[in-house]
Amino acid sequence: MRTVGLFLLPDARAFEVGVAVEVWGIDRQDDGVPRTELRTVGVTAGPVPLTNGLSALATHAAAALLDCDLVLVPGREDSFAPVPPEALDAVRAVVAAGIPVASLCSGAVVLARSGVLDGRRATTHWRIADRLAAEHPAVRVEPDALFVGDGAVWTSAGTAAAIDLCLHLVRSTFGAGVAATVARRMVTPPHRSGGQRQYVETPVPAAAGGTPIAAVQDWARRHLDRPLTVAELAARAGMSDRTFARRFVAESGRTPAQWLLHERVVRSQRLLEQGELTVERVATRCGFASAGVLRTHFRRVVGTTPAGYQRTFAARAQR
DNA sequence: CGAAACATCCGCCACT
DNA sequence: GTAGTGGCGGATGTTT
Repeated sequence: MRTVGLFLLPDARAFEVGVAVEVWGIDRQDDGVPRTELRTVGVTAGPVPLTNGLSALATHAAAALLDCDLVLVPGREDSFAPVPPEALDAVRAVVAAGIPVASLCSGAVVLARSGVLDGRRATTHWRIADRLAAEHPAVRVEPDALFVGDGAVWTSAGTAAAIDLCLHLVRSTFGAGVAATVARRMVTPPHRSGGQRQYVETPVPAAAGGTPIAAVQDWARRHLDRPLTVAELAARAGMSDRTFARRFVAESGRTPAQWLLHERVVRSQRLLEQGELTVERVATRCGFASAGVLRTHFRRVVGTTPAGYQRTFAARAQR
């Protein structure tokens, strides 16, 4: 079993602590997600105050970080508050032991002060990126990144980027399928789309473009209205069915047919929202052989019927 | 709704 | 030895 150490310093931000708990601390074995132990670690064992009057109980002292497979360092209320020297020692020891460490939000300040970011690329919340760079000239701060990995040292940008990084770490540990499951259970996208760039030193988190799989996905999205088979997509990608299916799952977390189905349903949602086409015509436009087939899949993915969904949007447009 | 036809998925294994 | 590939066949899911 994998052990994840959540390193709690006084006034750690409750949100990032919560993200760690949500991603690593919940038993989802019923959905095929391997069990992980989330270990709460303080400089010493005992209660640790968090933000907003909340508090946590550190079950372990800092030395226990060395038995972990991954160490998370949440940001603190006052990003630049002094860090206990023992905490800095602990961080150095973790990195020296080759254990991956990931800071969330302003947790990067803790890593920077310990020196483990020297010479490495890193990011943090945009509001403190300048000061971090000024105080630690040896750190290569990348203020636009959602998260950055350099070797086994990871840093993430503000607040919600903690989710993106944690899901990425799940992906690189257990595979895209597990990450997609965790994301689905959290009702969040498996990786954030659009806008923000995601700089990653090593394995790129999929669909980031450039791969043959991503190219085929682009093509398929432009031809959703016609019947497509997995074999046809594989041929287009220039690989055997087997290899295509395997790489597809590794990159996107879905099997080709499941992905296609999902894309078709998403497309149908967009068309239904416009309210100009009948359900029958929407089905045809999205590559469903009949309105009945659309209804089946729409219900499974969206949880309601196409006509009902269309009505909801029509009513909303009235207001 | 159920049955038959069809497509997809995935473990296994040989091969490079 | 390790990593990636791709063929095969039975289980599973989808379409008609």
